[in-house]
Amino acid sequence: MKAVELAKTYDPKDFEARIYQAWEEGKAFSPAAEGKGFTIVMPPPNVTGILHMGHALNNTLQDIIIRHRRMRGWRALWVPGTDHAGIATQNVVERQLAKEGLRRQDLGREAFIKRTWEVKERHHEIIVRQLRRMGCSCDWDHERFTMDEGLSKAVRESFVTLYERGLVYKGQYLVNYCPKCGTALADDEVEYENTPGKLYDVRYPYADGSGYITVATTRPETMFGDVAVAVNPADERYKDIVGRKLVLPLCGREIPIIADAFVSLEFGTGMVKITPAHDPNDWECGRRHGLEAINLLNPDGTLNENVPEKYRGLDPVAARKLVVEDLEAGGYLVKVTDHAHDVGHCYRCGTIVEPYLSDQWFVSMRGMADKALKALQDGEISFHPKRWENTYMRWLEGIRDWCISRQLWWGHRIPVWYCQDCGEMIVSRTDPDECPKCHSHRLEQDPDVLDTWFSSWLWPFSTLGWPGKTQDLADFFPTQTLVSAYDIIFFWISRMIMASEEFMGKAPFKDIVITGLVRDKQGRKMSKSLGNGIDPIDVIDQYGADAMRFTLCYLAAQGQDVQVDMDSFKLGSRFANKIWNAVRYLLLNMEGRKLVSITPDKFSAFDKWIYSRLNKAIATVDSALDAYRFNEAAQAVHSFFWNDFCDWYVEAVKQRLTQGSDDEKDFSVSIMVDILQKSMRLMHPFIPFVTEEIWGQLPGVEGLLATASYPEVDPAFDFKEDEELVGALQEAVRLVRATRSQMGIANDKKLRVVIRPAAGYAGSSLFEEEKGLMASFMGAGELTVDLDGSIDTSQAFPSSALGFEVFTFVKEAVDVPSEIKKLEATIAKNQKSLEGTMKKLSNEQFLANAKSEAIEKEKAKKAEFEELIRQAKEHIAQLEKL
RNA sequence: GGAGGAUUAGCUCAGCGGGAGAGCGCUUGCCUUACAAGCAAGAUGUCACAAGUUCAAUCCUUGUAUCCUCCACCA
Repeated sequence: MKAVELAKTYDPKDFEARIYQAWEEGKAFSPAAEGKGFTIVMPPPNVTGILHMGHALNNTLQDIIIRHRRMRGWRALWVPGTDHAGIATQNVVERQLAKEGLRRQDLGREAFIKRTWEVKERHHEIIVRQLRRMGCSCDWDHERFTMDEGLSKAVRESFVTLYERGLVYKGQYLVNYCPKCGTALADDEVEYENTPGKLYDVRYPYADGSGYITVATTRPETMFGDVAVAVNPADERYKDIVGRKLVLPLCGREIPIIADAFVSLEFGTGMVKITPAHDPNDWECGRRHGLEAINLLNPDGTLNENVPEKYRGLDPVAARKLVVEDLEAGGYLVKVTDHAHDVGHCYRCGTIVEPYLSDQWFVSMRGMADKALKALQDGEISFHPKRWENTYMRWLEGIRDWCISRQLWWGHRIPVWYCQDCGEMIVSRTDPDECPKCHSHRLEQDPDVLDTWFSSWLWPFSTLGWPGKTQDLADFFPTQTLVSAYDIIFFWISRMIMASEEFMGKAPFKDIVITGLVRDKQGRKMSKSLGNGIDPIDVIDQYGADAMRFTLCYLAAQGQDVQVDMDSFKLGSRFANKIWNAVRYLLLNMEGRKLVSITPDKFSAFDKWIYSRLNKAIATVDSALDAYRFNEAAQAVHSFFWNDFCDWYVEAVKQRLTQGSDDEKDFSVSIMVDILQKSMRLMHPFIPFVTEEIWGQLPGVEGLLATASYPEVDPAFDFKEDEELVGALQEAVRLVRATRSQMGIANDKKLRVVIRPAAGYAGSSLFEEEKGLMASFMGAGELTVDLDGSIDTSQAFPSSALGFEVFTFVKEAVDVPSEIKKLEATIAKNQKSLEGTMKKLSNEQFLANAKSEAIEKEKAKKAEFEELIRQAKEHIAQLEKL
């Protein structure tokens, strides 16, 4: 066999792009023709921007899951796609237009939408390129967009079906309204921010001129919409005035005083002006009392014809200033106090949200929420980590109807038409061209579009062809695992479950994996405005996709936020480099070798040891990944490959490779190849590029690693006893190395070492067998295993382990007093441990209550401490003789 | 106001009812022909504080403190 030269330095840029292309050309990510289906749908990124570190984390974890399953023989499908992100995308385009001095109305609906599609295409290109660079093994043949033809059909089907079931209705309602975006927002699209403001105490005179009362308000400009003043019925102060009439200052309208329990006794004056059209609480209160709601706002957020003329056309902030001036001038303003309170802002553009009375479409949620709750209670779905189940339940229990209409142009237009002649409303799966009632052709479609989440809540089945009865649905639905950050549990996850229960009769997935957020090293959320974000592409450019993926996975402890900076990714980078070089070493030794069959009867202790360790690593990875404990899996492969394989096994093999016979060399190389190719398979889900690149260079392998089988625990290669004994051997090596290091003995100075096992110690023969290897590890010129205690070690420096003692002949270098001091410290430490153990063992309660293993363990510890103390004492005596 | 999370080595974080861990950083010695992005040997901790449960608490319970999220919201 010839040597294969791997590039001397690991540089991911040399191969990552080429490898991804090979995967695509090899159809590596298409689901296998057979096997049990395993599906993940990717949370579709918005087409407004580029992917950030949170996406990198998310998609890395999904990719690890799907690659792991694919290699274990599942029929794995990962569905990618993007979301049209109604408000966000429309805002991007409107901002562009604003730079040109245009508004969307200047273009008209059709041209505006066309332009938005162009933006979508551009961002889409960037996003899919980024996903490819991260190594995401999604099936691009299954890629979907929330506004493509199939998904639009699904949206329409779901709307009309819900309408037919009486679950969609149109109603006048007080909604959150963003004047800038010009659209209603769902409750959870409003972000509250504590904002300094003022509380104004304002006098409202009695209609009969007999004085006045004082109300407190933060928004005096809404007083023109007041229809009452409310007090708490239990408020002794105001018992007698309920029912009396007041006159509104500045406009002269009469309003009554009513009693309602929602009014707080403590806050302000205990009197609240009721403005149903501009405050959610007042809206509820107004409904309870059958009061009119007077809308004061135009759709653009300015005041309308329901206010006195001088205030019309002003925005609320300007109007407030003027109203306050006028109140003061009229002697109505009692006092102004500073008052910080939470003000709602649009989650997309940050504008202050106004409660706004308008016609909107709603979905009744109660029934669906109950089904979604039941799905959790029945164990149909589960969250990882589990604590999110509470969050999910509490939200569903308190759910309110969902406002789904948005006054935007970019999105799924509501499938409702109005007959211009007879006023008939038509809700239809297909575009109607005639009124069913009056046969008029003058039909106009509802101008509004649907909330973005109204398409994404169908994502797990709409992407598989619903409402059609497709083979994909049969093969891949329901999906298994959903990976998402916690910030969209309400927006998206809960709604997907409700939609799926409603339309498919079952939950859309089984496991919901909630990841943490990626933060900077100060713990701040990465955001554009702070400029503290790290671009995944920068990380990939600098360290490679493998490095980024491995680092994120290593840090992703169940749902905890991860804090990273650019340097954090050195962890993964160094690991990839280590792998690269380990393989290079093997390939450099392939020259002239031939692969032979690997038979355990020819194994050395180290061979057995490394196979046992490999088995353990495989078992750990499988169980950790199945439980979504990503960091545990990453740590397992890291320590197996680096500490076990590179630090010990390869070092051990070097002996045979330089000194062994041809047969021994062939055998060693064959095992190395075997371990390496299994390691590549084991590690591939985590670091797919470098393992695939190496796979292509390893002898005796075929095809792509991405579609190779995952290694399995092999009981025939499990050697528990040898594994333990090699552990003791390593301990002996460490003792000598420590002695050498502590005493400042140069590495090239060969030492004489004697190992003296305790009588009957199980590792004695191993020490004898591996004398040469141990001597090399220790830098020993002469290593003797003293089985009968006959060797004179009185001139040697002693150290002890459980079961054996190691004597190093370093007389000339020993600093006797300080070594004795160390040994005394060792004795003191062990003495203390022994006391603790003795205390336990003499405690009758402990003996009576503790598990028998715990007692056995404690007894073993006692023996251990005693032995170590005995040895140390002996060693002090010995040192004193030196 | 409600809920959740965090508090472990200088930093970022694992872990766990019975002897405190990793990576990075730091110290010391090594260019040992795979890797100096490396090898070897080290140092560093009242596991936030207090009480309780337990034979046994860093781990479970309760409370306290500090920090961070989310939800709700009083004009």
